[in-house]
Amino acid sequence: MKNNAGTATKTRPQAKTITETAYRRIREDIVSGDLPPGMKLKIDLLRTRYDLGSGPLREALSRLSGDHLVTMEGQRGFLVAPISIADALDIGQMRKILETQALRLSVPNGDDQWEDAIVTSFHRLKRVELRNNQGIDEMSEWETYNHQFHEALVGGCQSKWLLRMRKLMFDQHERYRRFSRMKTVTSRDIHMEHKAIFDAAMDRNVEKIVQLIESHIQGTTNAVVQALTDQASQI
Amino acid sequence: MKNNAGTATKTRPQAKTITETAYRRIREDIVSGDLPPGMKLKIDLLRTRYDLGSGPLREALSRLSGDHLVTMEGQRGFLVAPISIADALDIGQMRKILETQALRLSVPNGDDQWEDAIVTSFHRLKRVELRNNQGIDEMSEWETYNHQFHEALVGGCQSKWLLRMRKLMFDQHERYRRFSRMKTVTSRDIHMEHKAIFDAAMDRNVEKIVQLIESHIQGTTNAVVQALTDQASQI
DNA sequence: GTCAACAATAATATTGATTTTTTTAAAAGC
DNA sequence: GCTTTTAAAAAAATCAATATTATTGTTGAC
Repeated sequence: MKNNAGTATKTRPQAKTITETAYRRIREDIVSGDLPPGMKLKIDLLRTRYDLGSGPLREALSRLSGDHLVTMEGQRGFLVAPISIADALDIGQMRKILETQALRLSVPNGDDQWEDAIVTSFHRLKRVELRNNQGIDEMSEWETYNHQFHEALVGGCQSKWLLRMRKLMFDQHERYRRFSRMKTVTSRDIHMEHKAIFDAAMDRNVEKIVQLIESHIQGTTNAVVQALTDQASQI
Repeated sequence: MKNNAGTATKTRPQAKTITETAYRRIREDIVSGDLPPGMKLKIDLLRTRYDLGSGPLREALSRLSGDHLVTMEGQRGFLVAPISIADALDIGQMRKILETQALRLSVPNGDDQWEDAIVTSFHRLKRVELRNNQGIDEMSEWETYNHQFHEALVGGCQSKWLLRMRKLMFDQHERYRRFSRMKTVTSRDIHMEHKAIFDAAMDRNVEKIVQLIESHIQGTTNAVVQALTDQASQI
């Protein structure tokens, strides 16, 4: 009630600069695996692919290098950041540390709005997870809601920096998850894990939720590493 | 022995692109406080200041936004990232978590080369800290060696991501330290703290070094917050 | 036959001018 | 007097052409 009583706050929804859309489109294509790890990102190629000028393109790539989704070497252009098993393990480990820490700060601090966001996002996630058709569209829909659910859980954390780093690791982990084309979304019962996490959140049981999230993340990491190992031996 | 037997590895020392130098120069000017927090970074202004084209400039600023040293808003340009007491506390807290974690992984894992790097960097730092003239040049020299010393301590840590994030926080903390023009480099006996940390590292005493680093970082944070508070009340 | 030098090609990086958008200032309406 | 419109100025964003650098392929020497 404190602010915006009646009048909508004037937040520009998203800056509609070409650079911004370039950033978002390329980012999505890297995380989804459409631009595979290690791929050379030739400017001309991207120009035709996205129908953009080189200026906005280079700016977008520069920003993506800050997210460590793109690597750059002077005078030799850009590359989709390579992946490795070691990196996957590192990311999994860091995500565990950051996400549990964020939860420790978030859960005891969550207000009604925090609870509402969790309930809503869990409901949407549940809907997707319980209808079992795993098409390619479903997968990216699942990613959206999975993301929102995990984000909602840490929403009570006050530390901006912790949330930023947690998100960085989450996005990195997502790329690995999608790259290794995990069918495990059903085989391992992810929904049961999410349900348990949800219940622990509603109970404000910090130790419980931390323990659940740790094994949840570890499970994902294990599946990713397994998939990468299989893939490597197939060639 | 698999590759480069005998021949020196051909690492290009630093890409000499204009974008790269722009990035480095602007970064240094932000961290040193020469470009103050909140300042609008008009492209034309920067063009004349650094004698650069707008392309490389925008690319450099895009990269800096990834370091959170610059903020950008679509169609409204770039800004030196603002500072606040809350942010300083947040950064201090996160730096403590990340740096101690990195030390826990580094210290037990350090080899001879790790020890050597610590000895060397500590020696250089000591030299600067024991000659008491605190000119502006000395200050930036101190920052260099202080940086190298702390970097050497965590050099045994295998986690790339942890080191990356630690460095991010370290650099952010450095900007606050320099912004609040701490005279404390001598008043608080920083050198004694560094000496104790050095000794604990040589002893491979993990718990000791973690405890020392925590209070070391907390001391810096306190001084920064104090300086910011004073500054605010002066106006 | 192998290596080194050299040209040809391709790609990156950079510039400077143009377009679009925002901000500022002034004038008109209520 | 205050808000809303309109016009002018400033700034950001973008484009298209140029310069620079790296890569590739070929020739010639040993």
